[in-house]
Amino acid sequence: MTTTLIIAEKFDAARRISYILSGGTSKQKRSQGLNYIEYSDKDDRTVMVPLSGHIVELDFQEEFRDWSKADLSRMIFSELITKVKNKTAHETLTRMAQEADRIIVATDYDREGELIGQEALNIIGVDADSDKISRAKFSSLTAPEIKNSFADLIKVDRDIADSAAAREEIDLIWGSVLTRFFSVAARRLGTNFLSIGRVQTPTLALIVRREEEIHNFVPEKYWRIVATFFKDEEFQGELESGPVKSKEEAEEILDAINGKDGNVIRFTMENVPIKKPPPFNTTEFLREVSKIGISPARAMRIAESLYTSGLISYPRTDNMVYNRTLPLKGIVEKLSKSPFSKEAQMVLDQEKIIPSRGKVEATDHPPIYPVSAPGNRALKGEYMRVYELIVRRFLATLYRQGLEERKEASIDIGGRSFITRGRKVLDPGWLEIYPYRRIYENFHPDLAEGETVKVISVNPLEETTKPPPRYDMGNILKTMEELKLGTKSTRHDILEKLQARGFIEGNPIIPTGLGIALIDAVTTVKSTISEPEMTAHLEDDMDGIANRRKTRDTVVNESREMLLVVLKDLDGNREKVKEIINKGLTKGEKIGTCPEHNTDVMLLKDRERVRFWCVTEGCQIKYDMFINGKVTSTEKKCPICEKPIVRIIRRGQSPEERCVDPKCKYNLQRQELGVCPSDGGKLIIRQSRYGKRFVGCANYPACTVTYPLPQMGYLTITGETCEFCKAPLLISTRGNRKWKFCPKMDCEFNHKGKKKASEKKVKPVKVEKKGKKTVKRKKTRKVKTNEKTAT
DNA sequence: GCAAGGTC
Repeated sequence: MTTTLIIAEKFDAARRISYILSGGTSKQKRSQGLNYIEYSDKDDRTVMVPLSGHIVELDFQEEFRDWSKADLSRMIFSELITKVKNKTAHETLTRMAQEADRIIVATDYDREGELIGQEALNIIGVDADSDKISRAKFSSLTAPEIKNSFADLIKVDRDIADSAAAREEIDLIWGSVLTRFFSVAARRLGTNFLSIGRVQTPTLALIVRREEEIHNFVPEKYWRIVATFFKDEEFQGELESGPVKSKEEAEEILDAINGKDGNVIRFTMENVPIKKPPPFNTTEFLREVSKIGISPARAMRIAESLYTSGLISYPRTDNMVYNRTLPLKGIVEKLSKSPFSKEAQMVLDQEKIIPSRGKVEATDHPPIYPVSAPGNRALKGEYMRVYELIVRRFLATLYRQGLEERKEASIDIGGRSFITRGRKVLDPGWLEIYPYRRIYENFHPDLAEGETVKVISVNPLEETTKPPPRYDMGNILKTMEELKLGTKSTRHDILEKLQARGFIEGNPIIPTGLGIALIDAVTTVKSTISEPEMTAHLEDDMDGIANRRKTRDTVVNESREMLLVVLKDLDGNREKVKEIINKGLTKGEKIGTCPEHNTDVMLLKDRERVRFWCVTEGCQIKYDMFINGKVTSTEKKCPICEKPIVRIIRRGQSPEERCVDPKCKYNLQRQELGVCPSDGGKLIIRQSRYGKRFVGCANYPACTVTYPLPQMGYLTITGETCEFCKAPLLISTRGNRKWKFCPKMDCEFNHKGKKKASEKKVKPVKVEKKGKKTVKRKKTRKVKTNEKTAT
């Protein structure tokens, strides 16, 4: 009896490999908290152990524990220690290895996979060159590929593992040393630490540089000359030679063509296919999911959970082409017994199913697709939305393409040519299944060359050139991918980190004052750490190690020497670094323009306190408040006082927009609950200076009517008036409890008709637009809204 | 309380 131990990188791979090799006889086993798979063939027993990625991680020695005391230059050259990260895997491996006559490393066939295999062998304590050890080389989990790889085993490759190990060491050393330098220099320790890394810092730099571009952008005026024509209906065209730079030029053109008819000099009409989207790989999936308001990091966690519960395929993949062996039709049939039966049936009703293909054809895993229907395990909230997106995308890639009609004409008015375009969807095709895309249509009549069309008007439209847009979660992921920053499995994590550390916020992404200051400080010193090139260089070195042109030690040591130079340079600039970061923190950020002085209005956030001020000295705009939430700029002006409008995002609530002036009436206009019984004014929800909510009359201070409100719970406007005191009746929802009440606490309504009223069904109107999440959550988390208003 | 890379 011989025993073979096979080591896989993840459970999914272990299951499939053992299924293929055993011809379906493999059994999943569980012993003392360890999961593994086993099968036997006559005298051969095979045990398959799934890891979950890396089992160990590197760290510094104990002596460098204290950030303020550690000597960074010594740290650079210190020996690193290996810590076990996954105890269960460690235990399983050691136990199983004892019985094994031979060991096959079957981790993913890439650098990290080779290192993960090497880590496992190190734990078992066998020499990689031993005859007991071999390596299966496969690049997809398909039967022929797996069978071949196990029939033709190779040796483990120490050099490839070394190349990944070098990356690991360099990332840790550079990241930790620079993280500590900046944190200590700026005296930001504990949870406020500043972090630096090979991937996160260049990513932050991209965002900061884009913000600078926007800030430095000088807008220029231009005029579009737009003609409105009439045939059957109105349609518009624009001067074909493009916009003009001055108003005079625009007027000259208008004068020249004033009162003249249009003459069609060209007309084309064609039917153009609306191409199907490609299957989802991780990046595409995350780009799309961020459009429905779910952050990439959250979407990945949801996808992970959908994957482990067997609803979708492996979510970390580069592939955008369905493998030929994938039973597409079978999957659609499964989906016909899901909430998407109608869409699935539409796909099945086609004569032939032809899947779309994306540009990337990798062999790691198939594109992301639904594996099964949720059945009774009803998915809720964001889980359902993510699953639905994946299902609809999958079905869309299998449905027919759409068709649209495009018309285009050149119409001459007095010697000037105007171009007109029309678009009409003839067949939405896959768009019927995939509602996340919208196609804008516009009317255009059929024309003929030489035809005369009536010109209703020609107008110059004043426009200004726009700065480049901010990155959003979708296109920053794409840019990172193009610059080879991070991997499909880490990019979303990096972005979440930048957010959690307070360097960026919002979507579109805005760097915070701290984020900008950090990049400023990092670039005071010549170093590649804020450039994507650091990664490119590292990649080259890794290739060098894998090809045995270099060794792991020389690469890591060279990198250490480079870091030492950077550190020395930084050390000489310690004061400057501190100053830049502290200045960045007190500088604030521009959130609008002062209507009186036309100068910048600034915002400074420090934990929950928020300060707004105009940079002109002596200006009345100077407000200090407590706002428990994120405050961001809207670029809007208050319609009442023209001061900047800011957006406040509180956890679990939809954003509130308010004027920076706490006394401004704009802040009192919304959330109308009903009519004030005293003077007939609007009753609204207001916040006291201590952040308590209450009902008050919008005519304050002329009218001082107020009612108290329960501080917790979700409020719904009923539109009804209390029969006893004429105050507006409200419904409070907290967890499963729901009751109607009169805000006048001692009102008879609350004592008499209470029971009946709470059971009555009332159509709710939302008062505070809270996200569904908050409403559904059973334990209402306490959301403080301490806002010091100047009332 | 550091990084980035696997994966749960």
